[in-house]
Amino acid sequence: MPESGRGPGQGTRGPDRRARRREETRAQILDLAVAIMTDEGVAGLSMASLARALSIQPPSLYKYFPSRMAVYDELFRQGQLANLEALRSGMRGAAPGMDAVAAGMEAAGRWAVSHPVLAQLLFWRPVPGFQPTADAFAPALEIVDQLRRALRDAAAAGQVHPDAASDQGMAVLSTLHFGMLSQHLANDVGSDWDHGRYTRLHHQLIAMFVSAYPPAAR
Amino acid sequence: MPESGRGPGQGTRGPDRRARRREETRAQILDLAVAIMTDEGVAGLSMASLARALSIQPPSLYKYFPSRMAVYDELFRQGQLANLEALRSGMRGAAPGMDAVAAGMEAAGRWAVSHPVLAQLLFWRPVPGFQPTADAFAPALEIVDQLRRALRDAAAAGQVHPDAASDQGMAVLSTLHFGMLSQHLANDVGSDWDHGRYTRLHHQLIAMFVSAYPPAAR
DNA sequence: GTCTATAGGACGATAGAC
DNA sequence: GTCTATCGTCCTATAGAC
Repeated sequence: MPESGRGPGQGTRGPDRRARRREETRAQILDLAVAIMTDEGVAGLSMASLARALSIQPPSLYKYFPSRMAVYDELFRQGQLANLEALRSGMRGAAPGMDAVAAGMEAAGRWAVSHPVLAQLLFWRPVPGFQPTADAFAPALEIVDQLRRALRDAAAAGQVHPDAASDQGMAVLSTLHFGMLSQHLANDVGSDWDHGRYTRLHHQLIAMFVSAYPPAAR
Repeated sequence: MPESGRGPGQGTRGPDRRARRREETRAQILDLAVAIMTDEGVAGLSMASLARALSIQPPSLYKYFPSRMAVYDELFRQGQLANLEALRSGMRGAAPGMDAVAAGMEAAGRWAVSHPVLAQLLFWRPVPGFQPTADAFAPALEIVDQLRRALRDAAAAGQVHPDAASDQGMAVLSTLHFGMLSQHLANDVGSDWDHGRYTRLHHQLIAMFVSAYPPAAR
């Protein structure tokens, strides 16, 4: 039997496989965490319940996440990334300007509505003691940037007033967007995007925003 | 020493005093509960921490509230009542119609911003396993009723379109209101009403609502 | 990377004496 | 209505064998 690849020249596949397997297990843990949070509430996740769901003993979990808060942080980070990716994907499929803003926000909203537990973790503060790390929070800042750039495009195209891309305009837009999502999450979870009492207001809310920042007369 | 009022004719003051003292203690418990929730998070309240704050033993608490959820329910009920009272008070000080709507919502918003912990309990779902009883939830329905009636007045006075008082109009209005409050609670707690990035949008949001439901031409 | 064992608590709630 | 005592349960996290 030849040396099986240990030592300095242990090769590239062994560690890769191990790392891949580890990532798969981490992903499985996070999936089960979401399932538990769905049943027990966002703040109701415990390492013990997570271990039961995985049919392993609690100490084994700590090989994958150093603490309960680290699980929340990774959920937060991946949730923000997925939300950002939804926004980008929606924007790519639309013409630059207000169309991109509306399409991006609709795509992000659809993502949030279909991931209500993660949305609560991202948009509210339901877990005592949890604060996302700067790294996990970064995609949220990128979302604001993306929207602001699209609003500048819209202003340049004469679709809205330049003030739409101001801090105040961004605050108005996020109020409309997260207001709709908050009302949905608190009062209308279960309805899907196209039938929700609040989510179906999406187009009207965008129109209200445009009316609030009409393009300057030329 | 005369008989101190026991027996069949024990009088009316004795029990009253006892009942009053009991209510004072309950109120003190609820005050401390809010303080703990401010420090530990809304979902971080425990009977043990409450007993420590009161310098009594945990079992004594159960003479005043039968369970931890009963504490949350009473906080929810009194919070809803206070919020309703703020709305009514604001509306009373304004002319009927949209002025009353705007003044009532501003007063309710000011109450929420100055009671952020209770506001989270009322507007979000942060406590695993807690659902308010119908009794505790009743004032929330009354708030909707009050606003809808004021919007009907506004429509009758030709200030807005009658659709403003429709289910959809109410959904839009609540989206604006709770969107502003949610954004404030999640991102800008600490700022007061007049200086908050979101709360200062109040008048603009009301104006956007009116623009969205302009009165029918006569 | 899995386990057993366990430290070391905190918690909700109840029983029963006073 | 206060206490002591306690039940039974849950928890996070670590130590150390394999």
